Amino acid sequence: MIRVLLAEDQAMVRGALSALLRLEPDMDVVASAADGQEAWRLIEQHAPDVVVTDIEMPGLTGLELAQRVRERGAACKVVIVTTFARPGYLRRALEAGVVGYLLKDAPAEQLADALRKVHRGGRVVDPQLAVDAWSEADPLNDRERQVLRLAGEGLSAGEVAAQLHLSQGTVRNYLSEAIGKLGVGNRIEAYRLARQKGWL
Amino acid sequence: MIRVLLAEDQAMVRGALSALLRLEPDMDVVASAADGQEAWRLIEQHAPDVVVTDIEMPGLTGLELAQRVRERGAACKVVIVTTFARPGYLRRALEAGVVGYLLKDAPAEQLADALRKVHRGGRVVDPQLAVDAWSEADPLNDRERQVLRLAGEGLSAGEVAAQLHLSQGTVRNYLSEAIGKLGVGNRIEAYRLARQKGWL
DNA sequence: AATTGCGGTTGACATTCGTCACCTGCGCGG
DNA sequence: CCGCGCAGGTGACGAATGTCAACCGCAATT
Repeated sequence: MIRVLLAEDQAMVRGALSALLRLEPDMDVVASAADGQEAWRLIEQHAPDVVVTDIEMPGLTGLELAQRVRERGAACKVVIVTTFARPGYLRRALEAGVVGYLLKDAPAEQLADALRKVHRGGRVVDPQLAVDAWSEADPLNDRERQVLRLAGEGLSAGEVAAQLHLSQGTVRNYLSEAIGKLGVGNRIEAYRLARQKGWL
Repeated sequence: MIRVLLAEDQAMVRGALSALLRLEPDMDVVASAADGQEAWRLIEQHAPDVVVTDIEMPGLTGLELAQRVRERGAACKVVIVTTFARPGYLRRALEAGVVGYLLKDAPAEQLADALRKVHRGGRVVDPQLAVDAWSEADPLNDRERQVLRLAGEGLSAGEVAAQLHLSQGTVRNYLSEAIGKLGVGNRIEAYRLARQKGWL
């Protein structure tokens, strides 16, 4: 019997996935969570064999959850199930010790199979994605990422500077750096590109 | 027995929802489609009682599908199930004759209940959303919408002007108008807000 | 014929952005 | 101790952006 914990922020999808897994005779969904924090509490409480988690969730993301599972040495495998075919996400996921990465575009039958394979000690990564992942490294450093994130929300250089306790000029320098590294023409394109690649 | 057709582009979610509905003794998922076109073919073929559809799908969107169902006089109810709590979407959905609008954030149990109510001739609209929908009309005119869309992609005023065969100054004026109407500080915020409201 | 309104244009202005060269302080290995 | 790299800051310059007021056909009124 494979004991599964589900983390997914959209209640309807969570319920549906739960129904899907309950159809499998060898699976047991022991609990499900609407965000990373709750998932972590439930992991400590139930010690499931496998955690199936989305990435983009309020509070603690799926990637951060995976990292925490590894750091705190919880004895469970983590499988990511997400909409986003972003190379950067896959890379960070693997670095966080994730053993499975599926897309919501994949057929539903594949989920149970993947969980079984993972439970036996295997790895499951969407093959299409695996190639892209190592093709292109994230050229941004931490500061550039932060600055770009905020600028992408529409904050001006001054506002970003205030939030990060930097000077206005420095923020513009980072932005300029990021724009250059990404080979685009302005902050908006830089934000869109970085986001699409999963570099956030 | 309620005969249901499912339209949803993400295969895993589609399969999971199907599993969820099959658990109900009075429901029968007669077919499922990955996009609007396919859904329409299957509707003609199976004549289901209820169509459950996402909005954002490749090719034909859920809203366009609903419209077609109404125009061609197919005898089935349409229920939208989507991620997007955008007032503009709800409004367009209702105008297209949709009888149900649920969010994927809503609990999974609610889906089957909603389908039963709709099948009995009722309407189901997420209450939270219903208020917003008529509260706030889209303040943008066509030009402002076009300009904002392009500017949001990262195009400069000049580039937008070239695409729309306008002058640079005019584009800046429209942008300025839009920014003013939306009560924000720059084009980036304006784009985000308009998009979030479903005004695109 | 004069009036109003509307879509588009122009030009001027203050701000903000994007770029670049150069400065500062600080830790770290030699 | 020196030199080096590195995170951050400064200042300046041109380009793009955001704001306004005024202007131009042109069509529909009156």
